[in-house]
Amino acid sequence: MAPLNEEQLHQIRDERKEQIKAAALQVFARKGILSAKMSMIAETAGISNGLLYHYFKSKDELFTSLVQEAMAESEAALRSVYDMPGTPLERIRALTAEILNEDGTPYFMLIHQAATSDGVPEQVKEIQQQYSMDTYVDMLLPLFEEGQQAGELAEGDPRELIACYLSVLSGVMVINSNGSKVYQIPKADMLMRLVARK
Amino acid sequence: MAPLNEEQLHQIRDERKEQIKAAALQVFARKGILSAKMSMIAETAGISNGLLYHYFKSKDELFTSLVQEAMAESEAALRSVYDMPGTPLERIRALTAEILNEDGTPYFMLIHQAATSDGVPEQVKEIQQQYSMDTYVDMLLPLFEEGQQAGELAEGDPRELIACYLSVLSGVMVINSNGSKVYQIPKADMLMRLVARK
Amino acid sequence: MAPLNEEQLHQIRDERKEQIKAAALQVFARKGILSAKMSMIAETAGISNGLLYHYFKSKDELFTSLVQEAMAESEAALRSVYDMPGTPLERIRALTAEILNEDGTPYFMLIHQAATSDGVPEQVKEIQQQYSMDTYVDMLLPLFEEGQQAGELAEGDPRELIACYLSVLSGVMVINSNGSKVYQIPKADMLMRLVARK
Amino acid sequence: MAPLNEEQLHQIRDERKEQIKAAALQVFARKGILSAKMSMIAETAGISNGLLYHYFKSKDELFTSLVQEAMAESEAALRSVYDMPGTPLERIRALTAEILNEDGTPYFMLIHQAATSDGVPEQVKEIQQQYSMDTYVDMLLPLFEEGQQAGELAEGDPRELIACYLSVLSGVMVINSNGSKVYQIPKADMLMRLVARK
DNA sequence: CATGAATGAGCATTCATTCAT
DNA sequence: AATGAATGAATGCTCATTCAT
Repeated sequence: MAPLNEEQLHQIRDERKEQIKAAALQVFARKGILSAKMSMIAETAGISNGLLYHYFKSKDELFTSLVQEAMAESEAALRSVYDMPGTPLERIRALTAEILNEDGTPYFMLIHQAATSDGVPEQVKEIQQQYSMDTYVDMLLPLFEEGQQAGELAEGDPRELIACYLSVLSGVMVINSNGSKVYQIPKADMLMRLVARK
Repeated sequence: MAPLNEEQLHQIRDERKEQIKAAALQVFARKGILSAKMSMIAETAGISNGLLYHYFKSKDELFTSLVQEAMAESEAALRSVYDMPGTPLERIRALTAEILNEDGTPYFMLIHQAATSDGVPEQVKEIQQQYSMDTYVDMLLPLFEEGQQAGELAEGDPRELIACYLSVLSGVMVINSNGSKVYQIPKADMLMRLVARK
Repeated sequence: MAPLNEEQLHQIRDERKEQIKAAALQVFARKGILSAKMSMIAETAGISNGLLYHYFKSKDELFTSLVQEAMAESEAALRSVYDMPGTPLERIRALTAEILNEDGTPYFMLIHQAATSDGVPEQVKEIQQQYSMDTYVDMLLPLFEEGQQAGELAEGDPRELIACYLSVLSGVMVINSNGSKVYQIPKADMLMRLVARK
Repeated sequence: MAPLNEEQLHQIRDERKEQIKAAALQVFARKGILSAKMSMIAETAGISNGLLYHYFKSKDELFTSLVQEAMAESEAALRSVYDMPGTPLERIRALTAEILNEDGTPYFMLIHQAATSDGVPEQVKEIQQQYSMDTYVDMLLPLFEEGQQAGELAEGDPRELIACYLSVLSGVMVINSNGSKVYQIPKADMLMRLVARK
């Protein structure tokens, strides 16, 4: 009966969803949820306004689903540090460089938008409590402790050190995410001075 | 009642303007130009909606005038480093601490909003070209060169060092400006590691 | 596998049409033409959205065709009073009870919707002029006159009596059609007081 | 300071609110909450779309406030029967005639719309539980009991009699409210047969 | 100078209808 | 015949701006 088999339909749906998500990520990251216009997302995705609503019930749902993905993605990025070779400092440098270069910039920016803009859906606020800064700090704690014991990293409260490192990294990502050429993105080596033993 | 003379009228006008600017700075810095509502600014200033338009022709003009002020203000803040006592490194630390603590945060945030948000008036974009990052780099160049010669500051291209320092500082200001408790504001001492000689 | 012959196809087509009409009647009667959504009708009929348009050119056409059927149906219902046994009053009571109980309620409701809602197609308005209240009055006139002559029915202008009886009956159908439990449906015996001789 | 004194402003606000309510009552009563368009209400009231929202936060709030008023109004109308002269039957006839003639028709229709349409705000549903049919039955109970004791009214459960009377009355109001000339509004005397002793 | 009522353009969302498969 | 993806026009609501007082 069905003119397209299930598999084909499923594939179309998935492709469209990804296409929309990619467009929405771009727009949301740059503009925040309030300034981002659904029409802009539709245009970026190359589809009609109405079709957005076949795939996502609302702007809020679309935003929320992206934030969830971004959170998971950023967690995975940090976690990947444990699969890298080298000493703790080398691995932190590699992680830093990866984050700075990576095309994951929009994800960082989205998370920032979600944390600081108005008009953020309730559900996103709940997600944010799950993925607080502490979560990320905990994740990096073993690595930093190892680095301190090896004498590679600066001394002091490791949690504070990590929180500071992450804040600076986030800040750098954020101010560079809009493509404004006002700021200059620091090199990973320079940021290492923040955490390396003098 | 006795009619007010011109001078008195002028003074009232100036006071009102400052009152409005203070309110607008607060609101713009927190929300960005698009999310900030004129009604919110009026309410914060304790005046009526309509009165805003006696003093500023439009939202854009109000925003632009604030950005101009913020630019001048931030320039003055940087310039003040030359009036401070101590070695270059000590003076940079003092400047950093001042910026991080100071209530000038809204000005920084405004500049960031102006640099990265949508809906920014053309005139603001022109101002931004005047006050590019280079302007600030030039301003701090003598101090950093002195610090490098004294062996207090890290070696390498001083312009790059300054640009990196300013970017990190801006990033930290930005992510903390919305009062979101997600991030942790680093202490000045920690940021000094970025620029101090190891 | 064997291709269906024309007759079979025709039969399938007719069955589908009936299926759709049944679903549409339900939805239109409950919601009115504007609130009824084509998607709701499709879902109720258990078919896809698009298939509706193979059988009915538009929402308006579907609605119109239903109204036509409802008109004919209600006319037949009234006409059936002449096939009933008993005195005029007994027959009117039987007719009343039948209408109140019958599942023909949706048809009545549809006629009401057509008569009173917005967004009703032009063609429906034309049909309504054919089947005005007068049509129904004419239809019942012989029966009521017989009842008056037999001394069973209230005296006075029989046309007015019938019109009043039909209006009350319609009103009762309408307020009870949405399943709202706010109103109470009167029993046939009670309504008989309207027309019976005291 | 204020260019218009409080009283004048208050008066303007009140007039506008009444103007809007009158327009909205007309439109809501005729179309129901979903089909009624805010633009239609604005046009009927002779004001701009936006101004509606100075006076009522939303379509729902406007609708709700009207329903509340309608409920109170209808209650008062029924209650007024106790201030009338004459025997119970005479008073019921007077009440009936008043309701049928009165321009309160839109109020009845609005209550009907609220009871039977889709898209009715939650708050309205709560109000409806306060003002159920039972409320009205209770209100008329003493009068009907008195009428039954005086032998003027039909015998039987007085609550059922009242509920039936109110349902018929409501039905008649509803089918006549749209100005469709299909139905004929019965005279009060005819409706009295429903409740009068034979 | 000061107020707040009034306007209208802009955006999120819904839904009848079309069309490729 | 049948599906459901795709379109776009219509509508509720917000907000910068104007204007009568």
